[in-house]
Amino acid sequence: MTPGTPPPDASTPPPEPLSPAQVIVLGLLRFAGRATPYDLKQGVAGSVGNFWSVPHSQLYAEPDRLVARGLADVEQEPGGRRRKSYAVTPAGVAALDAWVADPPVDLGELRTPALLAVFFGADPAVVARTQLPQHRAKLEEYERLIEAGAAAGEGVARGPGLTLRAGVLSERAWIAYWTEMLEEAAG
Amino acid sequence: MTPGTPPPDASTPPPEPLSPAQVIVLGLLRFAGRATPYDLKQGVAGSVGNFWSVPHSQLYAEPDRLVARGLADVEQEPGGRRRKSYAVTPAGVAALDAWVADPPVDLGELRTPALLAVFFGADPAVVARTQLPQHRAKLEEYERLIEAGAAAGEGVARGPGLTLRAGVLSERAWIAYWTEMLEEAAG
DNA sequence: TGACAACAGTCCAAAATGGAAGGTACGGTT
DNA sequence: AACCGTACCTTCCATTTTGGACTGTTGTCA
Repeated sequence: MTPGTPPPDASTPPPEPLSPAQVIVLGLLRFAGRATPYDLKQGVAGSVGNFWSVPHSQLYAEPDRLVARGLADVEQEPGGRRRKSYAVTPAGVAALDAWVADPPVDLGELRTPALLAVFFGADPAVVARTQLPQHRAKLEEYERLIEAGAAAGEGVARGPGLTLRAGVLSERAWIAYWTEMLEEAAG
Repeated sequence: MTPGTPPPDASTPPPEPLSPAQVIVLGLLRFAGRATPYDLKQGVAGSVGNFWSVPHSQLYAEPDRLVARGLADVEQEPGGRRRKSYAVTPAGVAALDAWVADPPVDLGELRTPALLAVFFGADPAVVARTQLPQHRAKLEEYERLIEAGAAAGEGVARGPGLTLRAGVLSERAWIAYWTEMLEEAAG
């Protein structure tokens, strides 16, 4: 064993890495300070959900798992609906920062049924005609959001705006692709 | 009720739509004529897996589900490893063609951890430096595959080659994005 | 004859998924 | 004040999906 290599085990078992869903919950909680699962649902819908959606049932389950790991804490409304709200603990902040500083390498996948259809013999022009308007609408939506963000100006986190840019570039790529497919003769 | 509208139910319960994994298995079986789950695993790895991966355990489970639905049939090797191999039935061909002709509308998601990291505050330039080489490598790989396909020429299915083009455009978009992020000042 | 790598398949615990169903608060009627 | 409808909010659950650990098989080379 080379010097500098840590001993092949020790006291602490390697802490389970955070799952993407946990990162999303932790990150949204940090933005919000304190939030209920329902708040998280709203939060996901308008922002990170554009590129990584999480079913609502998971937004109810995940916070409790984070509490169990000491990364968040709960608080129960005394009256009314007795809603539970969550906030990130210092350990949670540390875990989130560590993940964010060194995310798993994974380029992602295109994973769209339209592409599967083309792969297995669909007429590309036909598929293109339904895909194009959708992608154009998405692109416009992202561009509007970017403008709105620019107007809002300082004081807000920069991350969300930067990912919007990825959305724009990706939608443009799709539009270019399906436009090409329009030219392809039928199979 | 307007004429031409079918009665609001009848004998046949609505056939469960195919899942993407089932489409992949059916489609690959059709390309191959007859294949074992292991063959499918190899097949996925080199082609459709680039944009829609399927864990190998599913490639063992899914064919049997297709058999149960009458969309494929099994055959057992008489000796040796007694491998099971599958082939698409006429009903399977019909189901696949129907799906391919009218895939669910779903634009897909970017779903990459790197983007999540940026969203939640990572220094975009730092993330970019690990993402860029990976995407460049992927792009080169796709371009090589396209050249190889062009050399192979006629006689092969057109679908796979067309999806490769989507891969190229997508990788270029990523490269453009992360190159922009390199410019962004640190958080 | 054994060792080893590549091949092939099974199994399972732990999640994700998505929808159905169930409660609660609230504003406005009558 | 009783009622209603709607929006809000939460739980539950059956079904898949997931990835990895584990087992066994075949063929090859020393």
